[in-house]
Amino acid sequence: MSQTESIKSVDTKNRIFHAAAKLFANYGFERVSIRQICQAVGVQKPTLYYYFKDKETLILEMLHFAHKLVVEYRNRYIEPHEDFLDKMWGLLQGRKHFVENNPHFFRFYAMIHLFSTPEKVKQEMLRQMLPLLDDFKNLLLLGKQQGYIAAEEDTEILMQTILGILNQLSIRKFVFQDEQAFSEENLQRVFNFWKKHLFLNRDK
Amino acid sequence: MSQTESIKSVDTKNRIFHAAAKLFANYGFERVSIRQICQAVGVQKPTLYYYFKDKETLILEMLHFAHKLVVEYRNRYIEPHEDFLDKMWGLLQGRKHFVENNPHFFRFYAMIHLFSTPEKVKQEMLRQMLPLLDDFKNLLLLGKQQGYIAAEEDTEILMQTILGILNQLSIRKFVFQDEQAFSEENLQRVFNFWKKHLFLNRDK
Amino acid sequence: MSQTESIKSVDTKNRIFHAAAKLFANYGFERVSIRQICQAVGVQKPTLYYYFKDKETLILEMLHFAHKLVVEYRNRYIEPHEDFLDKMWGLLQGRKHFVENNPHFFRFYAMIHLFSTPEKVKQEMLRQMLPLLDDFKNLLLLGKQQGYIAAEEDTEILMQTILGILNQLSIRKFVFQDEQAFSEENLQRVFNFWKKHLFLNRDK
Amino acid sequence: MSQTESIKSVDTKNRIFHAAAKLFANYGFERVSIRQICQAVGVQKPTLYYYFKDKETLILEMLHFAHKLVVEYRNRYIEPHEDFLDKMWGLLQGRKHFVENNPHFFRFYAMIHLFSTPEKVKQEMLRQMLPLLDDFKNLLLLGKQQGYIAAEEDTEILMQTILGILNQLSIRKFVFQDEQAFSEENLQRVFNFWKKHLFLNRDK
DNA sequence: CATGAATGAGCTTTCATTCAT
DNA sequence: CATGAATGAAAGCTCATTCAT
Repeated sequence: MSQTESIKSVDTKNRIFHAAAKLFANYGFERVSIRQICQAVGVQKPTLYYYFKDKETLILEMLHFAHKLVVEYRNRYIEPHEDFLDKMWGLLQGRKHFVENNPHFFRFYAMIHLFSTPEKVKQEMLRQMLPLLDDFKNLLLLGKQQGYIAAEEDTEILMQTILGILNQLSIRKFVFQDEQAFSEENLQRVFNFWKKHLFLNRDK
Repeated sequence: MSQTESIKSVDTKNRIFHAAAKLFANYGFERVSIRQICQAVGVQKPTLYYYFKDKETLILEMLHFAHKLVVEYRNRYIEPHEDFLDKMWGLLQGRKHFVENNPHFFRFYAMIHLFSTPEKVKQEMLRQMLPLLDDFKNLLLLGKQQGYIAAEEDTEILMQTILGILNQLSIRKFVFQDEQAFSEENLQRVFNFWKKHLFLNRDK
Repeated sequence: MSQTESIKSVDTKNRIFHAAAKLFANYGFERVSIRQICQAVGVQKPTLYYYFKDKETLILEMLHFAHKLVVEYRNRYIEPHEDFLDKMWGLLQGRKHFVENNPHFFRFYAMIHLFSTPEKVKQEMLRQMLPLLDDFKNLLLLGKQQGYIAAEEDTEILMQTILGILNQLSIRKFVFQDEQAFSEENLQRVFNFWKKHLFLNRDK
Repeated sequence: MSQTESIKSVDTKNRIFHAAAKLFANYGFERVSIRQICQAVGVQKPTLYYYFKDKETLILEMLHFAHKLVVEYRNRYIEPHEDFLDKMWGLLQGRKHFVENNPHFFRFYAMIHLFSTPEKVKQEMLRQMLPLLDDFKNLLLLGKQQGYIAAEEDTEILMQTILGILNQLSIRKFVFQDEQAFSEENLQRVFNFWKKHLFLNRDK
């Protein structure tokens, strides 16, 4: 009760937030009206505007939320490991769990990539992406230090290759509705492929 | 004059078509109104409705057009070659030229992937994609026959890897506005990476 | 039919125009909704927007129309006369007929004076008023030339006095609903007052 | 504390009151929302409703306040004088100080004249005005008794003339933003004009 | 005395679409 | 082949107002 935001408030705001995420992920921003969101939540329009200044603000808050999730998953699935290969396996696992536990926010995130109409949103998205890419570049440098990647390797292309397949898995899941895309078995196949084709075997 | 469609008619229809493609690619379907398209073309709304039954039909016709383009590019850049590696190089070149010569239709195509709201459009898109994927699988089989791909290779993952990087290049170009994404130099780097990591060297 | 604007179009536009003027005059801009105007005319909202870009444009067009009326009345009631006193009597008559024949536009005009919310409208109004005031100053100069006004007279205050009473009559009519405000008898009393107190008698 | 209204209460109410007056004067009733008023005061909406039953009540209370001010200024600037000319000079000075010290309430008052939509407000305004006009008529009768106005003078028109110029000065100030409208020098010119043209010189 | 949360009704404006010409 | 004129439905957003606390 001494909190600045009451329980009731947080609850309603959250309900709006998640309903909007789901709808946006399914139909895109423009096809989803404020009315629809309100109906899904069971509140009236002014209530939504009480919590979110306007539609753009709602989208921006969702973007921040999604970004926090991304960072969180990275910290949980990649960060803790010491070994580069473990980190790469964590990358696959992290994406799997992110996609499975937060399908709406993932689709929302993907959508925003290809065409987020409000310019503000687009710019905010880029501002979030660039550090993540840097992060990934550092990961590959670590791979070199640990001897999993040849010193002379073209890391730029290697990065695009790895990111590309991650996105491809997501497309399989969401566009082609292939539920096996992120199955443990499939991830293992991908990982084996990487170990065989992309990374060096240190063992010997 | 004996044609069903007069020259004038074809011209107006085309102008509408390309103006719409450009607008759709830039802003998404929902953000582009019939009014905007007409303004861009310099024609009144009923004229548009004379050529296209409704907005969905316009989108569907664009989808067919884009698909025809895709097939055309494949026939020009991949089909003619005998050697698997030449075909793969053609794949890169084809994507490059498609993307550079028809940026609107490419973006349109990419957009439709992630969420094309009208269900009809989505289904039509999938109907077009599946044969293309089959096509690609056959390409990889050819690679096996010609000895560029090991018999026991996991072609499924290999395919995802290759498609993934192609998409990644497109994202670099359109999302991150990186004009070097499809430069000859970069394509060469990708191709080298493929030859080194993904395909066998038959020479020996 | 060769006209750029069809009869039908002109008619609908005019009906909207006059209905809006009447409503604005009675309730003020803000209290009158587009809905109300449309209802009064018997058309749907998009029809109104077909003719007027937005509410502000509608108001601006009304302002221009009112101004044209003002000029027209001046040309009819003041301009033709040679003698200053005749012109002054024309001033009274002109105001009377303007107010009686176009009560809506007059009230609209008066309203806009005191607080026209849209800044654009306010500025446009001032742009229209200033030349009219200049015009009136020249009229008083003519009075001096013709010997109806003493050479040393304070014409500024004289002008304010005359304009003031004209407005006062309008307030009596519209605020206090006094139908006698512009009666011929009352105008004669005002005119007599002017001749006795404000203008010189040349006769002697 | 034994008062019905505590000090704090009076303060908040006053702050709301004056903020509202200022906003109303600048933008008109309809353009000013309860939300804006509350923001200007730094208070939440229910607080406003605690002090004022509704928007109309707020306006009515402002009307009463403005009226009390008017009476107060009359009592200070006109009433005390014995001589008619002194009273007339007081009239000018009173208007000047009222307008300069309470610009919001004056504009509010002027606005309400031309169209106060809520019928209740309009009627209340008329109820207040009529006694003031009577008052003014008595003032002119006094002028007759004291010999400043000819017995046969048309006092009705004289009254309209004087009120007219007072309003005209206000229009100069508020519509044309002429800060000289109520300068001492200008008031003196007006007063001289009156003495020369409207009132008799008793001296002889 | 004050507020956080909520609402029904309404706003201006735009949408895709159609009909008569 | 093209258009001027019109529309029903819906968009995003704001209004004055209230209730429980």
